[in-house]
Amino acid sequence: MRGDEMFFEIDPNSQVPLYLQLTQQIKQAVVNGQAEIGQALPSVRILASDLGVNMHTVNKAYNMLVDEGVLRKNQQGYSIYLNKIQLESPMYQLELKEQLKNLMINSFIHGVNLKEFTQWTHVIAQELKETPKER
Amino acid sequence: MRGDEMFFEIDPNSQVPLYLQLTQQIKQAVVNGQAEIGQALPSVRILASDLGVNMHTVNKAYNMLVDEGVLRKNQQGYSIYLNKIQLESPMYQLELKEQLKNLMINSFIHGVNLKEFTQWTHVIAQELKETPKER
Amino acid sequence: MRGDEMFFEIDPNSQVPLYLQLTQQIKQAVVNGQAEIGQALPSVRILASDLGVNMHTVNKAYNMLVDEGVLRKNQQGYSIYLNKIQLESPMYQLELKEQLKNLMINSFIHGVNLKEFTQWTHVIAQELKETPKER
Amino acid sequence: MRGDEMFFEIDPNSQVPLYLQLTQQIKQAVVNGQAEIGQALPSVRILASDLGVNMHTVNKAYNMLVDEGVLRKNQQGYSIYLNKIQLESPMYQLELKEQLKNLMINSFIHGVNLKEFTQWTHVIAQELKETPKER
DNA sequence: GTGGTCTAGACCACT
DNA sequence: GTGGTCTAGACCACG
Repeated sequence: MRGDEMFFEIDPNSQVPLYLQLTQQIKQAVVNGQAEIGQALPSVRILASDLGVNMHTVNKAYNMLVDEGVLRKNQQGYSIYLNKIQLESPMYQLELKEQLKNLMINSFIHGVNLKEFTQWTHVIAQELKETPKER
Repeated sequence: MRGDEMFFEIDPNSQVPLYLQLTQQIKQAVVNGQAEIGQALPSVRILASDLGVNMHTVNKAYNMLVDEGVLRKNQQGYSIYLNKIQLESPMYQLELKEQLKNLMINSFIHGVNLKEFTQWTHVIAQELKETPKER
Repeated sequence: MRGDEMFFEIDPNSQVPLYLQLTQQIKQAVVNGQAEIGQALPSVRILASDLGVNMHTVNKAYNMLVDEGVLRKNQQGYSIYLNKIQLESPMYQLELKEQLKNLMINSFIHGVNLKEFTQWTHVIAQELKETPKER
Repeated sequence: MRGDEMFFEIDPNSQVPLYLQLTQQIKQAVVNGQAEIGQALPSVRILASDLGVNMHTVNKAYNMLVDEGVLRKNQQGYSIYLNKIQLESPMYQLELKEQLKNLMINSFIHGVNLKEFTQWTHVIAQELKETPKER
């Protein structure tokens, strides 16, 4: 069974590289429960065809997620894995904090105060929790 | 008055483009009160020399900040401006929310829950408030 | 006599091709004395079924071992052979030395010194000697 | 200064993927002292041209070494780094031991005993120590 | 059918 | 000049 339940969208006009858009979509599907551990992902070529991008772009995204510990690869293809040892490495958390600091600086400069920023995080957390089963 | 009290550091070994490191440092100086409205920035030539980077790099950073509404350029050079109309444009805020969403997805995937994430924001907010006057 | 005392395990989630996992397991059984010269191997069909893999996979593994000089094929099926002339061909030894060199380079790069590496070889040699008769 | 002192050779007819041959050559240059920490590597395109391979092949090799902790990448290009925290991760050592076990099984099957195998390791270690300064 | 490797060539971002 | 991204298309290994 291939993961036909997962649908991803990418914007070819975005400044964000296509393969990064894809990794984010896959991670989001994991976070909001659309994708479960062990679930198979669409094959590289199929997904590339569906998204209208090149095979190598999907390949790069999948392999990045393997390196990060989100996916695993075997002889049959890629599937959701979530290797906690890899995922919860301190290196990542330092990187995330640095990114959060920069994001907060930008928010403050652009007139968003801490209270508003905190509200945003809670609204987004809520959105991410609501599993979109309407698909 | 030249802004001699502002000191910036860039890491040439970072993956982050030099001009972005510089814009972040300048914004951070504004946020934590090191830099005040009207204060002049070091000249492009001087700062480039101090940081050991190309003049084009500093120029690019300054001009980006002018476009963003943080700096203004006049006959004497660049100075802190903070044009609220530009800064608080809804476009920027949408962009910031999108970035926050992605950052939160990455945090959750990497084992950071909402509570921890919120704690991080408060710790960072505190750090940003403490004006480092010891310079 | 069918080799019912040989039990092999393969990991479908491994990066290593299934047929290579199988050839290694068979060679290991020979090295640690679990399998003796003349002993028959499970039929392709049976082993494929036991391991939950395709018949082609077992077939490929068996034929590779025939080419290498470990097995021989006759009317009844495959059995342990150990053709020294084939096995001790200089070609193989050159290949093995090349692999050892690369493995040592990787070990040294990853902080393992020669003394530790040599200790590893002795520990592994010991493990391989202890015939697991408890099966 | 680009690392013009480093010379690599790859065999397009080898079974080993070109990018892996290249990573091995670079690691070997580090192990035997030909390459030192901080030294810049040839640019992706220059090296690709020198070796007669595609840019992407060199790129893949370099990026693998960055992930492994051997190289570092900055705005100017790639250079030798040797991040011990990454390099000496236990995950790698387990992998190396597994590879060593398989290599030893193959050696024993092919008529090499433990004594000979240990001699090989010492001969190779000696070869790797002798810095080839004759270049 | 799956993914992996490699090539050739284009366009973009950064310094 | 440096690397990064993306495309199009070919050939191979594995199951």
